Amino acid sequence: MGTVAKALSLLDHFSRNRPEIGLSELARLAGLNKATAYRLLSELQQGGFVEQTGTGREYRLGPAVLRLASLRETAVPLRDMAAQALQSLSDATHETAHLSLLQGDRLSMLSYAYSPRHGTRVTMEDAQILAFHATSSGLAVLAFSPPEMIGRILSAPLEKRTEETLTDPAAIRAVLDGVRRTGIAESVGGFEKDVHSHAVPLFDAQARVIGAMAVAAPVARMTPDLTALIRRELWRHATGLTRALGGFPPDGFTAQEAAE
Amino acid sequence: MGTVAKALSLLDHFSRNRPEIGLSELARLAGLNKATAYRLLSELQQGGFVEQTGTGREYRLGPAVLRLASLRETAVPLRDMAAQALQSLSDATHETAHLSLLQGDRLSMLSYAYSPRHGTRVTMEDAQILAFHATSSGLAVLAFSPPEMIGRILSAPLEKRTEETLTDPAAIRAVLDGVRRTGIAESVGGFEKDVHSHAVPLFDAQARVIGAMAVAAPVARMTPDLTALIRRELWRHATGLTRALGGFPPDGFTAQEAAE
DNA sequence: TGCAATCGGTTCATTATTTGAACCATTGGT
DNA sequence: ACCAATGGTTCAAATAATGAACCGATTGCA
Repeated sequence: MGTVAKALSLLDHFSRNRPEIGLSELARLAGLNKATAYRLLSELQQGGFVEQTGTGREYRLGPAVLRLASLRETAVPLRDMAAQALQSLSDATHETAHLSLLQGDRLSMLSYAYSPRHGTRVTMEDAQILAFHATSSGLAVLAFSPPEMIGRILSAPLEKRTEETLTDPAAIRAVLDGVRRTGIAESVGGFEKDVHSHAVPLFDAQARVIGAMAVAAPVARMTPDLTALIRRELWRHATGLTRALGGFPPDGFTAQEAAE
Repeated sequence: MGTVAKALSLLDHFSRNRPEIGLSELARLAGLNKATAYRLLSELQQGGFVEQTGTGREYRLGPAVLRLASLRETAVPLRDMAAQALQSLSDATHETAHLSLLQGDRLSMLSYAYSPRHGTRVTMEDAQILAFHATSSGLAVLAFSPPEMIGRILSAPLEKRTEETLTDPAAIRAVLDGVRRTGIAESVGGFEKDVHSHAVPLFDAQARVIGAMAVAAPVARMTPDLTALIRRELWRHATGLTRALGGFPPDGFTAQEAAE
């Protein structure tokens, strides 16, 4: 791993639950020597990517990321388009819609939209990391990822989130085959016990998978009719967004569309 | 300069006007060897900080910055608070209000709010870089920056944006003295010919300057009454935001408040 | 009060990584 | 057909990263 990758990996340890981390702790989390972590953090701090909190001396993400995000947003207005598409999708299904993006070997939630229709709903956390084997989004993405990546993901330890979580690589590969055939991934209680979710992958201009759009509903509310509605609307919105972003589905991804 | 700093400096060359840059060009801009730039970009790409465009092979900012910005935002809700404060300030003055943040030795515009009152208004660009010597925000920040930094900034070449732009370091230092006394910086036509702007610095918990809040109006609209209104409201909003962020003005920054 | 364990930060000889000139294979213009 | 760009790759030489040990300052505990 190069020095730059190490520095960037430091940033990965900040999360919603852990927005501020001390030097020693961060070094431990990243598996780096304290001196190394310190030097890297100093450089990141110089660039404004991290800053130290007023009271403690802990580190947190800095203002530079805001500037870059703003520029990214103007170059690729994905966030805006995603927000629109999610709103429309959640209106159509009356359930929670969300969108996640593949970043390296991790899948992180970019944006979501709730429906006001029901009192109970599936809630999401900003920038949440989604497990590949335990979520419909993860399965949707994984199904269309390169074989090497599938191998990497499935050979790592797979957390058993609930009793329903699939953790056997062979079983998961079988599920992925199904996802490739239908273009839609499904997960019932694999991540949270009471959540039933569907997901459809999103693609870039090279037909590489870049993330997934998903609808998550309480298991109790799922009926054949709702399932059909979700699958139809999710498919429509996800393929529409892929197109709107200048992306293309890979060959053979039209199965579901033909089945309509 | 460390390797990490070099890698991060590559990201600085992306801008609103230049959202996508090829390898050779980027290497040239950053003053790096092409092979070096390539290796650094590869690492950045691995981390999702840059990505290559579909058609060409040019590089642009990647999706990872969105995730980090989202986390930063939840750790420090500056953006939200700034947006509110700017809206209120622009409502009160009926002119364009904007806020910029100091990042290293650069001042970049974070957010702005227009007033619907007038047909003509000063317009802003997202993530625009503000010159220290030619904008009121820049002067406000510089006046309260450490002496070394003032020296660094003023010893670099100072672009003469308009006929009104001050480019003589000694003259600028005199202006800064005035800003320190009043707490408010003013620029008439220094950046754009027809723009009259006021700015007040913002401070963090250590009383270090972190940026500035400003109001910009067309020169033609400026009257003594409007100037007084802007100064009053700008002061109120800026000191309020500093406080709301847990910051403190440095000693002696209360001059203007007392003068009210 | 004093001990022990942490913390953030620093040092410097050792080591491993980065570096850059030169080199491809392509592409687009003349 | 040529030339001048481009993105990408190689490898010996040079440079920058590394980590154990150390510091002073806090902190928690007895």
